[in-house]
Amino acid sequence: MRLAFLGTPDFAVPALAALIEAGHQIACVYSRPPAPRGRGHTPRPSPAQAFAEAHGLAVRTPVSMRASEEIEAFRALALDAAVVVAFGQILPVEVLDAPFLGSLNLHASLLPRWRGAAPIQRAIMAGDAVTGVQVMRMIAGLDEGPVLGETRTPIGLLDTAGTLHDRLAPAGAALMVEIMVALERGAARESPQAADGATYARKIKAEEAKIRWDRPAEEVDRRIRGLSPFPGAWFRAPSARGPVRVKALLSRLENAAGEPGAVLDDGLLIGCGTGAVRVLRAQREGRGAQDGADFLRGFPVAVGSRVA
RNA sequence: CGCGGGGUGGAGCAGCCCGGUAGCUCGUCAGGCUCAUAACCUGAAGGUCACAGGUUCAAAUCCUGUCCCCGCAC
Repeated sequence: MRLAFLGTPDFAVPALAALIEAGHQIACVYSRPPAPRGRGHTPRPSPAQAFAEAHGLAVRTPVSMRASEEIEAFRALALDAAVVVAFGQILPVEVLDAPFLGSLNLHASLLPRWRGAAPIQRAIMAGDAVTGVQVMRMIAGLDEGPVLGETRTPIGLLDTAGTLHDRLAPAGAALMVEIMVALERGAARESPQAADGATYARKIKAEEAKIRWDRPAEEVDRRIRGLSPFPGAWFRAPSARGPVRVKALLSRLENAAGEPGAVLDDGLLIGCGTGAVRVLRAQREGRGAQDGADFLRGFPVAVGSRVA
Protein backbone atom coordinates (compact mmCIF):
# COMPACT_ATOMS: atom_id res chain seq x y z
CA MET A 1 0.00 0.00 0.00
CA ARG A 2 0.95 3.61 -0.31
CA LEU A 3 1.61 4.86 3.20
CA ALA A 4 2.79 7.76 5.23
CA PHE A 5 4.73 6.91 8.38
CA LEU A 6 4.65 9.25 11.33
CA GLY A 7 7.07 8.48 14.13
CA THR A 8 9.91 9.90 16.15
CA PRO A 9 11.87 7.89 18.74
CA ASP A 10 13.66 4.54 18.63
CA PHE A 11 10.41 2.75 19.29
CA ALA A 12 9.13 3.79 15.86
CA VAL A 13 12.09 2.57 13.85
CA PRO A 14 11.40 -1.21 13.79
CA ALA A 15 7.86 -0.55 12.59
CA LEU A 16 9.08 1.64 9.74
CA ALA A 17 11.70 -0.93 8.84
CA ALA A 18 9.13 -3.72 8.86
CA LEU A 19 6.72 -1.82 6.62
CA ILE A 20 9.48 -1.19 4.12
CA GLU A 21 10.48 -4.82 4.31
CA ALA A 22 6.88 -5.88 3.72
CA GLY A 23 6.95 -4.04 0.43
CA HIS A 24 4.80 -1.05 1.24
CA GLN A 25 5.47 2.19 -0.52
CA ILE A 26 6.40 4.85 2.00
CA ALA A 27 5.33 8.07 0.33
CA CYS A 28 6.64 10.22 3.14
CA VAL A 29 8.00 9.91 6.68
CA TYR A 30 6.94 12.54 9.16
CA SER A 31 8.93 13.14 12.30
CA ARG A 32 9.35 15.82 14.91
CA PRO A 33 11.82 18.47 13.79
CA PRO A 34 15.48 18.17 14.79
CA ALA A 35 15.97 20.05 18.03
CA PRO A 36 19.09 21.17 19.86
CA ARG A 37 19.25 18.21 22.20
CA GLY A 38 21.94 16.10 23.65
CA ARG A 39 25.37 17.22 24.68
CA GLY A 40 26.74 20.25 22.96
CA HIS A 41 23.35 21.56 21.88
CA THR A 42 23.79 20.02 18.47
CA PRO A 43 20.50 19.73 16.62
CA ARG A 44 20.02 16.05 15.98
CA PRO A 45 17.43 14.42 13.75
CA SER A 46 15.13 11.93 15.46
CA PRO A 47 15.93 8.21 15.16
CA ALA A 48 13.01 7.78 12.77
CA GLN A 49 14.17 10.65 10.58
CA ALA A 50 17.72 9.36 10.54
CA PHE A 51 16.54 5.90 9.57
CA ALA A 52 14.24 7.24 6.86
CA GLU A 53 16.94 9.38 5.31
CA ALA A 54 19.40 6.52 5.39
CA HIS A 55 16.87 4.60 3.30
CA GLY A 56 16.34 7.40 0.86
CA LEU A 57 12.78 8.16 1.93
CA ALA A 58 11.15 11.57 1.68
CA VAL A 59 11.02 13.19 5.12
CA ARG A 60 8.99 16.09 6.46
CA THR A 61 9.44 17.54 9.92
CA PRO A 62 6.71 20.16 10.36
CA VAL A 63 6.49 22.01 13.65
CA SER A 64 2.74 21.46 13.54
CA MET A 65 0.50 19.22 11.53
CA ARG A 66 -2.36 21.61 12.17
CA ALA A 67 -1.17 24.18 9.66
CA SER A 68 -3.53 24.24 6.69
CA GLU A 69 -0.72 23.96 4.14
CA GLU A 70 0.60 20.93 6.00
CA ILE A 71 -2.81 19.28 5.92
CA GLU A 72 -3.08 20.04 2.21
CA ALA A 73 0.33 18.55 1.55
CA PHE A 74 -0.68 15.46 3.48
CA ARG A 75 -3.88 15.08 1.45
CA ALA A 76 -1.92 15.53 -1.74
CA LEU A 77 0.03 12.36 -0.94
CA ALA A 78 -3.07 10.38 -1.92
CA LEU A 79 -2.44 7.72 0.70
CA ASP A 80 -4.02 4.35 1.24
CA ALA A 81 -3.31 4.61 4.95
CA ALA A 82 -1.19 6.40 7.53
CA VAL A 83 0.80 4.60 10.22
CA VAL A 84 1.57 6.49 13.42
CA VAL A 85 4.07 5.20 15.97
CA ALA A 86 5.08 7.46 18.85
CA PHE A 87 4.97 10.56 16.73
CA GLY A 88 4.83 12.95 19.65
CA GLN A 89 2.30 15.33 18.26
CA ILE A 90 -1.50 15.42 18.38
CA LEU A 91 -2.89 15.03 14.89
CA PRO A 92 -5.99 16.90 13.73
CA VAL A 93 -8.86 14.77 12.42
CA GLU A 94 -8.36 16.29 8.98
CA VAL A 95 -5.05 14.45 8.86
CA LEU A 96 -6.32 11.25 10.46
CA ASP A 97 -9.17 10.96 7.98
CA ALA A 98 -7.23 12.00 4.89
CA PRO A 99 -5.92 8.54 3.85
CA PHE A 100 -8.36 6.26 2.03
CA LEU A 101 -8.31 3.65 4.80
CA GLY A 102 -7.67 6.05 7.62
CA SER A 103 -4.83 6.20 10.17
CA LEU A 104 -3.57 3.42 12.40
CA ASN A 105 -1.55 3.78 15.56
CA LEU A 106 0.82 1.39 17.26
CA HIS A 107 0.59 1.86 21.02
CA ALA A 108 2.67 0.16 23.71
CA SER A 109 0.01 -0.82 26.20
CA LEU A 110 -3.21 -2.77 26.52
CA LEU A 111 -5.75 -0.02 26.05
CA PRO A 112 -7.60 1.60 27.58
CA ARG A 113 -4.87 1.24 30.19
CA TRP A 114 -1.98 3.69 29.78
CA ARG A 115 -3.23 6.00 27.12
CA GLY A 116 -0.72 8.73 26.39
CA ALA A 117 2.96 9.46 26.44
CA ALA A 118 4.87 6.94 28.55
CA PRO A 119 2.97 3.64 28.60
CA ILE A 120 5.99 1.35 28.93
CA GLN A 121 7.43 3.15 31.92
CA ARG A 122 4.08 3.58 33.65
CA ALA A 123 3.20 -0.08 33.29
CA ILE A 124 6.34 -1.12 35.13
CA MET A 125 6.06 1.64 37.70
CA ALA A 126 2.51 0.50 38.46
CA GLY A 127 3.63 -3.10 38.89
CA ASP A 128 1.52 -4.46 36.02
CA ALA A 129 2.02 -8.19 35.47
CA VAL A 130 1.32 -8.06 31.76
CA THR A 131 1.37 -5.46 29.01
CA GLY A 132 1.67 -5.46 25.26
CA VAL A 133 1.31 -3.60 22.01
CA GLN A 134 -1.86 -2.82 20.17
CA VAL A 135 -2.77 -1.43 16.79
CA MET A 136 -5.77 0.86 16.84
CA ARG A 137 -7.63 3.10 14.49
CA MET A 138 -7.02 6.73 15.34
CA ILE A 139 -9.97 8.94 16.17
CA ALA A 140 -10.24 12.40 17.67
CA GLY A 141 -9.84 11.32 21.31
CA LEU A 142 -6.31 10.55 22.51
CA ASP A 143 -5.63 6.82 22.14
CA GLU A 144 -9.36 6.08 22.26
CA GLY A 145 -9.86 4.38 18.92
CA PRO A 146 -11.02 0.80 18.30
CA VAL A 147 -8.40 -1.91 18.49
CA LEU A 148 -7.48 -4.12 15.51
CA GLY A 149 -4.95 -6.41 17.13
CA GLU A 150 -2.59 -6.94 20.00
CA THR A 151 0.44 -8.87 21.21
CA ARG A 152 0.85 -9.43 24.93
CA THR A 153 3.96 -9.94 27.00
CA PRO A 154 4.42 -10.55 30.71
CA ILE A 155 6.46 -8.08 32.73
CA GLY A 156 9.20 -9.93 34.58
CA LEU A 157 10.66 -9.06 37.96
CA LEU A 158 13.88 -7.98 36.30
CA ASP A 159 12.31 -6.18 33.36
CA THR A 160 13.16 -2.55 32.85
CA ALA A 161 11.62 0.02 30.56
CA GLY A 162 14.59 -0.69 28.33
CA THR A 163 14.15 -4.47 28.08
CA LEU A 164 10.41 -4.10 27.67
CA HIS A 165 10.88 -1.46 24.99
CA ASP A 166 13.22 -3.75 23.11
CA ARG A 167 10.67 -6.55 23.23
CA LEU A 168 7.64 -4.46 22.37
CA ALA A 169 9.09 -2.47 19.49
CA PRO A 170 9.76 -5.50 17.23
CA ALA A 171 6.54 -7.20 18.40
CA GLY A 172 4.64 -4.08 17.48
CA ALA A 173 6.36 -3.86 14.13
CA ALA A 174 5.33 -7.41 13.26
CA LEU A 175 1.81 -6.79 14.47
CA MET A 176 1.49 -3.66 12.38
CA VAL A 177 2.60 -5.49 9.25
CA GLU A 178 0.05 -8.20 10.00
CA ILE A 179 -2.76 -5.72 10.46
CA MET A 180 -1.86 -3.92 7.25
CA VAL A 181 -2.31 -7.16 5.35
CA ALA A 182 -5.73 -7.65 6.90
CA LEU A 183 -6.65 -4.06 6.24
CA GLU A 184 -5.67 -4.31 2.62
CA ARG A 185 -7.86 -7.37 2.21
CA GLY A 186 -10.73 -5.77 4.03
CA ALA A 187 -10.43 -8.46 6.66
CA ALA A 188 -9.47 -6.27 9.58
CA ARG A 189 -11.79 -6.42 12.56
CA GLU A 190 -12.11 -3.58 14.99
CA SER A 191 -13.38 -3.78 18.52
CA PRO A 192 -14.01 -0.77 20.72
CA GLN A 193 -11.92 -0.29 23.84
CA ALA A 194 -13.38 -1.24 27.19
CA ALA A 195 -15.41 1.52 28.73
CA ASP A 196 -13.77 1.00 32.11
CA GLY A 197 -10.18 0.83 33.22
CA ALA A 198 -8.77 3.79 31.34
CA THR A 199 -5.60 5.23 32.84
CA TYR A 200 -3.25 7.85 31.53
CA ALA A 201 0.49 7.45 31.20
CA ARG A 202 1.57 10.99 31.87
CA LYS A 203 5.02 12.12 30.79
CA ILE A 204 7.91 11.32 33.10
CA LYS A 205 8.99 14.40 35.02
CA ALA A 206 12.55 14.95 36.12
CA GLU A 207 11.65 15.02 39.81
CA GLU A 208 10.09 11.56 39.58
CA ALA A 209 13.54 10.13 38.97
CA LYS A 210 14.77 10.92 42.48
CA ILE A 211 14.52 7.77 44.55
CA ARG A 212 12.59 8.09 47.77
CA TRP A 213 13.98 5.44 50.08
CA ASP A 214 11.23 6.03 52.61
CA ARG A 215 8.74 4.49 50.20
CA PRO A 216 7.95 0.75 50.28
CA ALA A 217 10.54 -1.46 48.60
CA GLU A 218 8.05 -2.58 45.94
CA GLU A 219 7.56 0.99 44.86
CA VAL A 220 11.26 1.81 44.88
CA ASP A 221 12.05 -1.28 42.84
CA ARG A 222 9.37 -0.50 40.26
CA ARG A 223 10.50 3.05 39.96
CA ILE A 224 14.09 2.01 39.40
CA ARG A 225 13.15 -0.48 36.70
CA GLY A 226 10.44 1.68 35.19
CA LEU A 227 12.78 4.60 34.69
CA SER A 228 15.73 2.53 33.44
CA PRO A 229 17.68 3.30 31.42
CA PHE A 230 16.05 6.66 30.79
CA PRO A 231 15.94 8.99 32.58
CA GLY A 232 17.27 6.73 35.31
CA ALA A 233 16.16 6.73 38.95
CA TRP A 234 18.95 8.15 41.08
CA PHE A 235 20.15 8.72 44.60
CA ARG A 236 23.14 10.24 46.31
CA ALA A 237 25.93 8.15 47.76
CA PRO A 238 28.63 9.47 50.09
CA SER A 239 32.25 9.55 48.94
CA ALA A 240 35.52 11.10 50.02
CA ARG A 241 34.80 14.05 47.74
CA GLY A 242 31.24 14.54 48.81
CA PRO A 243 27.93 13.11 47.69
CA VAL A 244 27.91 11.55 44.27
CA ARG A 245 24.85 11.16 42.14
CA VAL A 246 24.27 7.50 41.26
CA LYS A 247 21.69 6.10 38.90
CA ALA A 248 20.15 2.76 39.78
CA LEU A 249 19.48 0.96 36.52
CA LEU A 250 18.33 -2.42 37.78
CA SER A 251 17.15 -3.70 41.13
CA ARG A 252 15.55 -6.63 42.84
CA LEU A 253 13.31 -6.90 45.87
CA GLU A 254 14.98 -8.61 48.78
CA ASN A 255 13.68 -10.04 52.01
CA ALA A 256 15.44 -7.71 54.43
CA ALA A 257 14.75 -4.62 56.45
CA GLY A 258 16.57 -1.55 57.66
CA GLU A 259 16.35 2.18 57.95
CA PRO A 260 15.42 3.91 54.68
CA GLY A 261 18.63 4.58 52.76
CA ALA A 262 20.77 2.40 55.05
CA VAL A 263 23.33 0.20 53.33
CA LEU A 264 22.58 -3.27 54.67
CA ASP A 265 25.38 -5.35 53.17
CA ASP A 266 28.42 -5.08 50.91
CA GLY A 267 26.32 -5.70 47.81
CA LEU A 268 24.23 -2.55 47.52
CA LEU A 269 21.31 -3.82 49.54
CA ILE A 270 19.44 -0.70 50.60
CA GLY A 271 16.73 -0.38 53.21
CA CYS A 272 13.42 1.17 52.22
CA GLY A 273 10.31 2.38 54.04
CA THR A 274 9.35 -1.25 54.27
CA GLY A 275 11.56 -4.05 52.98
CA ALA A 276 14.76 -3.59 51.01
CA VAL A 277 16.02 -3.37 47.47
CA ARG A 278 19.26 -4.64 46.01
CA VAL A 279 20.73 -2.44 43.30
CA LEU A 280 22.06 -4.77 40.61
CA ARG A 281 23.29 -2.25 38.08
CA ALA A 282 24.37 1.31 38.67
CA GLN A 283 26.02 4.29 37.05
CA ARG A 284 27.64 7.27 38.69
CA GLU A 285 27.92 10.62 37.04
CA GLY A 286 30.60 10.79 34.40
CA ARG A 287 30.93 7.01 34.22
CA GLY A 288 29.34 4.23 32.27
CA ALA A 289 26.74 1.78 33.54
CA GLN A 290 28.16 -1.14 35.54
CA ASP A 291 26.95 -4.31 37.22
CA GLY A 292 26.95 -4.17 41.00
CA ALA A 293 30.29 -5.93 41.55
CA ASP A 294 32.16 -3.76 39.04
CA PHE A 295 30.53 -0.65 40.36
CA LEU A 296 31.56 -1.44 43.93
CA ARG A 297 35.14 -2.20 42.97
CA GLY A 298 35.63 1.35 41.82
CA PHE A 299 33.18 2.96 44.22
CA PRO A 300 32.92 1.16 47.55
CA VAL A 301 29.69 1.66 49.43
CA ALA A 302 30.33 0.64 53.02
CA VAL A 303 27.92 -1.38 55.11
CA GLY A 304 26.29 0.90 57.64
CA SER A 305 26.66 4.03 55.54
CA ARG A 306 23.64 5.79 54.17
CA VAL A 307 22.51 6.85 50.76
CA ALA A 308 19.98 9.52 50.02
C1' C B 1 31.09 27.39 20.66
C1' G B 2 25.30 25.57 27.06
C1' C B 3 27.70 23.47 32.10
C1' G B 4 30.58 19.46 34.03
C1' G B 5 33.14 14.46 34.74
C1' G B 6 36.23 10.71 32.38
C1' G B 7 39.76 7.81 28.90
C1' U B 8 46.03 4.23 33.41
C1' G B 9 47.91 -4.16 32.33
C1' G B 10 41.50 -8.58 30.76
C1' A B 11 37.37 -5.70 34.34
C1' G B 12 36.74 -1.63 37.92
C1' C B 13 39.58 2.33 40.12
C1' A B 14 43.82 5.36 42.72
C1' G B 15 47.94 8.33 41.35
C1' C B 16 47.67 14.07 38.28
C1' C B 17 46.80 20.04 42.25
C1' C B 18 52.90 19.75 45.05
C1' G B 19 56.80 16.44 37.62
C1' G B 20 61.44 11.90 39.20
C1' U B 21 61.03 5.04 35.85
C1' A B 22 53.12 2.57 37.95
C1' G B 23 49.68 1.10 42.82
C1' C B 24 44.90 -1.10 44.69
C1' U B 25 40.46 -4.47 44.23
C1' C B 26 39.01 -8.35 40.89
C1' G B 27 40.15 -11.70 37.02
C1' U B 28 43.92 -15.04 34.56
C1' C B 29 48.06 -18.71 35.09
C1' A B 30 51.21 -21.84 38.42
C1' G B 31 51.91 -23.90 43.18
C1' G B 32 50.18 -24.72 48.30
C1' C B 33 46.36 -25.63 52.07
C1' U B 34 41.60 -28.28 52.43
C1' C B 35 36.89 -33.80 52.46
C1' A B 36 35.79 -29.66 49.43
C1' U B 37 35.03 -24.62 47.47
C1' A B 38 33.30 -18.85 44.16
C1' A B 39 37.24 -19.51 50.70
C1' C B 40 42.45 -18.89 52.31
C1' C B 41 48.14 -18.64 51.46
C1' U B 42 52.45 -18.00 48.02
C1' G B 43 54.30 -16.71 43.39
C1' A B 44 53.89 -15.21 38.10
C1' A B 45 52.37 -13.18 33.52
C1' G B 46 50.18 -8.84 31.60
C1' G B 47 50.52 -1.59 30.80
C1' U B 48 53.81 2.67 24.17
C1' C B 49 49.35 5.70 31.36
C1' A B 50 43.36 7.50 24.40
C1' C B 51 46.25 10.00 20.23
C1' A B 52 49.63 14.02 18.36
C1' G B 53 52.77 17.91 19.43
C1' G B 54 55.28 21.21 23.18
C1' U B 55 58.00 22.64 27.97
C1' U B 56 61.83 20.01 30.98
C1' C B 57 67.79 16.75 32.74
C1' A B 58 63.11 14.06 33.56
C1' A B 59 55.89 13.99 31.92
C1' A B 60 50.47 9.35 33.69
C1' U B 61 51.51 14.06 36.22
C1' C B 62 52.48 20.86 33.29
C1' C B 63 50.86 23.45 28.23
C1' U B 64 48.34 23.09 23.19
C1' G B 65 45.42 20.41 19.69
C1' U B 66 42.52 15.94 18.10
C1' C B 67 39.40 11.59 18.84
C1' C B 68 36.05 8.81 21.96
C1' C B 69 32.74 7.89 26.48
C1' C B 70 29.45 9.77 30.29
C1' G B 71 26.34 13.10 33.88
C1' C B 72 23.29 17.73 33.99
C1' A B 73 20.50 21.04 31.40
C1' C B 74 17.38 20.56 26.96
